[in-house]
Amino acid sequence: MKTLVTKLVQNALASLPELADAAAGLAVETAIERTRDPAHGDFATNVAMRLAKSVGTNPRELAARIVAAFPASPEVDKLDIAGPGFINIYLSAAALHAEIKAILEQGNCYGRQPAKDSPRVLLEFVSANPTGPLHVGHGRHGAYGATVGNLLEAAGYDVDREYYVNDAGRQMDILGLSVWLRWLEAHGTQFDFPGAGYRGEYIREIAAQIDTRGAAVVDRGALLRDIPADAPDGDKEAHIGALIERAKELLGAQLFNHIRQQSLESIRQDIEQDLAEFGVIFDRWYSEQSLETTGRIDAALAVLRDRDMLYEKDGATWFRAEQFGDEKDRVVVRENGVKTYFASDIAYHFDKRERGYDYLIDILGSDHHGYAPRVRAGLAAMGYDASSLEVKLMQFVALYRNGEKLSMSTRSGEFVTLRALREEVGNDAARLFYVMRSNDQHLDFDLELAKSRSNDNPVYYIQYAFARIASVFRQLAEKGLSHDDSRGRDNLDLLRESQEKALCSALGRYPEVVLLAANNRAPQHLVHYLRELANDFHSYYNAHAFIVDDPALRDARLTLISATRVVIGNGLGILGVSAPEKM
RNA sequence: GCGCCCGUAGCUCAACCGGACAGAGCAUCGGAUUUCUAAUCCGGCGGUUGCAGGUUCGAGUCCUGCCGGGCGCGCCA
Repeated sequence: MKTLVTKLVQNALASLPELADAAAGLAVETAIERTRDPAHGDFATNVAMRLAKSVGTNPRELAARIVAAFPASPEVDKLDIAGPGFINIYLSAAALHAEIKAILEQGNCYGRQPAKDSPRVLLEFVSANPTGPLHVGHGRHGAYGATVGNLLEAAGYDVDREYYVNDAGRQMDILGLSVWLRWLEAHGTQFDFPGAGYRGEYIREIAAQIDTRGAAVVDRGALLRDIPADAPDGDKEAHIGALIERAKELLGAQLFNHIRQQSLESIRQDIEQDLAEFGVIFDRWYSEQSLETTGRIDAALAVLRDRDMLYEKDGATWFRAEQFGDEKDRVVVRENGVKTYFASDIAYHFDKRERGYDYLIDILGSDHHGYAPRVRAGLAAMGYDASSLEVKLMQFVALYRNGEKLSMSTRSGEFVTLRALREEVGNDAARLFYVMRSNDQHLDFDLELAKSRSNDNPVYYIQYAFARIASVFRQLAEKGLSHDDSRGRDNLDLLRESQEKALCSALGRYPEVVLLAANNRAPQHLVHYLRELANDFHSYYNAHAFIVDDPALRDARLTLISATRVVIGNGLGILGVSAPEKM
């Protein structure tokens, strides 16, 4: 619809030679928008106001000239000049009806743009450390990322979804240690579990399941001899560091490694299954360990070195990040020879580009905001355009139970899992609830509220509209009638009620909303739209009967709600929410 | 101290590169169905868009400064 109007306005402008210069720099599609108020027609354009200054006339006068130049079109009923110089465009019934037909012809494809060859997009999201089950914060990342992925695909982009598995570093040693310690406990060794260890119940479950052949049960004395005290008497990091060394010593590096790898793989698989049940599917699970084992980190560092982007200072290797807009230079290889996490990140993003993705989107927690300039600097230093990395920051989900904010520490084990949340409120409600707010808005999630008021969740309002339409068609069949869609399409002119016009107009907005939501990575636009569309439908439902005696009117109305069903179904599909035939 | 994000109705939030009287839901008050699901609909109440300036024909939106909240500023991951 908008495309059509844009074209008409462009033609009008093109036929006015005196505007050629001024209009050259104007992207017409940005000057056209849906009106908020139906009294202002269907579309409005502010081109006259934008061009008036450079042309040297007042906006209303210019608007009059543009209106006079407007090409005659069966799609437009009338044009008005309003306010300071808006041109209001009223679409004809024929134009609205053509859209209804398009919806029914295109079905599942309605609202989808033709596939683009480029850019190839890589969308990375969740990427939670495999040290425990996902919690409700990760759920927000999953729902948002999956929905943005769907939106980008609908907008025609070729997009892959990737999960970066942080399976390297000290946290993995702590995980391996935690599992081993629980295994020892299960075999009768008594000691206080380290405060810095992973304390969740799932650690015990992993300990009971994994292959520990070759591991000997050690007693308390052998375990704790010469180990510095844990907090509060000592330093918890020193304590757990010494325990890791003790574990490697007693088990041998190979067996410790075996326990660690099994533990992380068990957790990673659990995460994958959890997300899959939530409708969040990844094309690839990319291991941080693999970056090192395949030499990609060294390769990336070599590229930087060749470009003179590295230097040595205080025994460490530094990357000249400041040259590329970062606050300061960053260490990539520590004094002790160990590469930093940042080195992996540079290599990982370098690898994304090398694999042929020309546009990268990372969805990260808002606490990672300092990370974007750093990685961009890395890309730029390696010769890639820094703007090819887009970072969307997700604000936190704060959990409340009985009005009290809950701790979300993974190590303490005091967190509510995504799985528990899904079981309480259902996948559909959770998916929709998570994306209703803008990503840069905090989300307060009150568990009691979500549970007790789950029927008030807007998801049911939208689903109910879909189910009601299905129900109408069931009723129709029970009455021994059927819907003659072709007769319905021929009689769309009979739809003259205000609710019918409102619904027609709302349906035609869908493709624009999908594009808007995709371009802004803002699924909430689609949620709000679907709620409004459902409202238009419910109002219609209450005001008029569909199954009326007059066959022509009946079929026309059924054709209209049929199109409504298609659009709601497509929209819910993008959101990953089910569209039930019955509720 | 420096940086990023946020501040809109009693509550939770919308508002499409700046556009027309700032919109929904919840709450509250009042109505609607002998008819296709009342998980619905219609209406009322509710606002100095944190504060003060500036740019503009026009500012919730852009700029500056304050106030308030969140997060980040490691040779951690």
